Amino acid sequence: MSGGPGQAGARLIVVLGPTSSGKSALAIGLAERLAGEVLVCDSTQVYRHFDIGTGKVPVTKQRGIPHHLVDLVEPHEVFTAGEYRKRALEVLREVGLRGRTPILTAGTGLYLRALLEGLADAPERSERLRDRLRKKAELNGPEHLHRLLARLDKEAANRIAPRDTPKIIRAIEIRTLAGKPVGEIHRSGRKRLEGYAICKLGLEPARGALYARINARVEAMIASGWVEEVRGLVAQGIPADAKPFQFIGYSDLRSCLDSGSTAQDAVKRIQQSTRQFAKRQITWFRKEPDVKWLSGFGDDPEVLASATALAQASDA
RNA sequence: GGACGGGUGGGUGAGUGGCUAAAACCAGCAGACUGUAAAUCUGCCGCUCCUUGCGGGCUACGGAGGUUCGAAUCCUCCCCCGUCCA
Repeated sequence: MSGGPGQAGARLIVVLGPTSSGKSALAIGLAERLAGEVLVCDSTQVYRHFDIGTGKVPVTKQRGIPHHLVDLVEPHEVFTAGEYRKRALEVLREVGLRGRTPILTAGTGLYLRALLEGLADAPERSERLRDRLRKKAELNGPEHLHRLLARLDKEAANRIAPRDTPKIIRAIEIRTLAGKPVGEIHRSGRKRLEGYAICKLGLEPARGALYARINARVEAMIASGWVEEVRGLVAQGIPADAKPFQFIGYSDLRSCLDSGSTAQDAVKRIQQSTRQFAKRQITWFRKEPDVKWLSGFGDDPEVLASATALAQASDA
């Protein structure tokens, strides 16, 4: 089939899986075989200057395949799932106009869902309101906000754990700004992505093998200059509370530099956080519908072969 | 050789007679998550049986004995670790 951009029939390939499962390699391989371009779906790679620790594919390894949705904002900016969706839709259209196949590499489940299933028609975040709520929480304890939510929106309060402050704040925010409870807004539907035949390929290496890869990859990142990168970011004056400094490894390495200890001290911790993160990704993706699971790493030629076959079969 | 301090579940570490399968934290496993998501939060976490219950049995606080209705908690001896004195 050869539908034009945006029309039913255009093909979209999604490669999803936990960190270090080889999504990038698989996506590039597929792109070479299927005249594709890569769309990154990763909440950390949208930040400029944070390259090594976020696992960006260096241009020299992209093999001429265009990579989109990377380096979109500066470290001090706040980026959201809604913003991602907006930008991704644009890129999706452009790639379609070029007659190329979009290949999405997804590590951030929420962003993937925001793009594919859409977001409800809820108000965007309001920093002022959130600042006020956070101050209240600091003053009266985290459960205070939950009690407040219970008064405003019983249903949401029942659903959200009393100490899950970020989600409580969002619920209060929506209730306040929209004047309606979250549940109601969610039930009113979301704008899902239309016009694409979507082929989802999931990478699912054995847990032990994945963890071993993660450990090795963290070492490799350090070897390729991660510490120097962090030193440079600090020198640029990027504050420690900037969003991307919350990403795995960056704060560890930063405090390493501050305390003068070696990076090796931080490596174990970084590996551990990364493993825990991978586990959460796995949990999220497990319930993703219609995924064709591949039990291996994306850089395995056999996995690439079966992925290619699956992608082509979905085209028929 | 002598004087103290200490040996607790995968790790750190509370607990000094019953409320203790043993706090808390970490790790691990499972899960939730519609706008900061590499975030945030929840559950489980000795083994085992079933009629899956604030259920039963077994094992467990270095080792062996002992005191007691009852011991991780008290006593005796032994082993190991740390610090200090010779």
